[in-house]
Amino acid sequence: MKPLHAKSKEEILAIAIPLFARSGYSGVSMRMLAKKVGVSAAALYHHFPDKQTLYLAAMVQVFVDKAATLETILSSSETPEKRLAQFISSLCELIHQDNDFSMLIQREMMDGDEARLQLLATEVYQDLFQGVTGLCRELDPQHAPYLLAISIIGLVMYHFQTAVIRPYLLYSEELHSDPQVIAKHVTQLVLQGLKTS
Amino acid sequence: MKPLHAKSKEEILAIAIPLFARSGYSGVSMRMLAKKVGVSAAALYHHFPDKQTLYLAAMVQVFVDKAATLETILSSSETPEKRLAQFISSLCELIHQDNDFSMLIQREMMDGDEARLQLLATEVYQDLFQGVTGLCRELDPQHAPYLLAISIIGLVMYHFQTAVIRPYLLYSEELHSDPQVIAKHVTQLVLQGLKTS
DNA sequence: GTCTATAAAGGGATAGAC
DNA sequence: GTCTATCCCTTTATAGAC
Repeated sequence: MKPLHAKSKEEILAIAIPLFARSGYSGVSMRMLAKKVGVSAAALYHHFPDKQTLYLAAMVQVFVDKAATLETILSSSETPEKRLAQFISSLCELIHQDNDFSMLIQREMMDGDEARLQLLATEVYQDLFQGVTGLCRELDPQHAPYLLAISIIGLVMYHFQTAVIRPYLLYSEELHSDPQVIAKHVTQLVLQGLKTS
Repeated sequence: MKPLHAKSKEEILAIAIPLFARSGYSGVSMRMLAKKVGVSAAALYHHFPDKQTLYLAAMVQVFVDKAATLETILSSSETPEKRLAQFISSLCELIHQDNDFSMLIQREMMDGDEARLQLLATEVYQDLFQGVTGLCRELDPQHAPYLLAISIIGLVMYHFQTAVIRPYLLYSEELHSDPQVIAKHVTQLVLQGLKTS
């Protein structure tokens, strides 16, 4: 039996994820993480051989959870237009409730070395991205599905990533941070943008 | 007279900028920067009182250069549609030639504390962002200019930010990294997206 | 499985000579 | 304006007791 104070890997990762999302790999020390978890730094090394491995495990845990929800929507039997609207809406809601997801993807694209990018791309992003690309092809094969898929994901991500600076820019209104307002705006932009390709 | 080996602040910043863009604030040490510049770490402290000040100076130098070009385009006397196309095209070209610009903005939105975000928002981003918002209002006042401005900037940024991971995702083609291909795609998406608001 | 203690390296920053 | 040398702190990671 585990002692009462034993921290499972999952508990450690659950605390590590928001820290890495907010401060990045080099912004989170093993000491700081250990303190937040409530153990000594040495205890972390019992669960993970080094910091890199712990970080990668946190990354994978975040993505497998979120990706499953989104892929289900993409493969439903609705019309392409409805699937697009549902995908955008769900992505907005998901990021709004927990933006560690988008923060970590963003950080990884900026900080990841080639090996880690390749691992994450093939293990995590690829299925979801192919789902979106496939949907774009159904919506309008003329419209460069690959470019359009990036545009859709980017539109959603960017609205949430800029949330932190919007209070300091003029014209900021509460409304613009509402996930469903953003979803509606993005969906309309994309669907109208396709109409007369 | 300056000795021959004297490094000006500008020379130091020119070397610091790509380093901060690639590795972030905590990913660049004063020792490492000094080595790249070709001086000792102590010499850097002759030019800047501390690391924070050096970083902020690098940030400002990047933005004032780029912003000027873009603001000129926004205030030209062309039709709104043409100004939009030119703005998007120039932004794509500018980021393609030197993506430290978008990398640093992105990092700042993720890492910046409140004080630094406020400083950068009011001193650097605001004029440019108001320019884009104004253009959006001319294009179609019905369409939530504020949301649309974020969408336009985000669309462009995201296509370049994802360039690093695209080689590992399927269907990747050379074409999708061409700045003018991206510009055309984004411009069309936005202009068509407005047509039947 | 966790602890304390510590090694070994690297970080920001300063002192003082030239 | 730059150097070497150094202070002092934090970091990753390990050793060994419990």
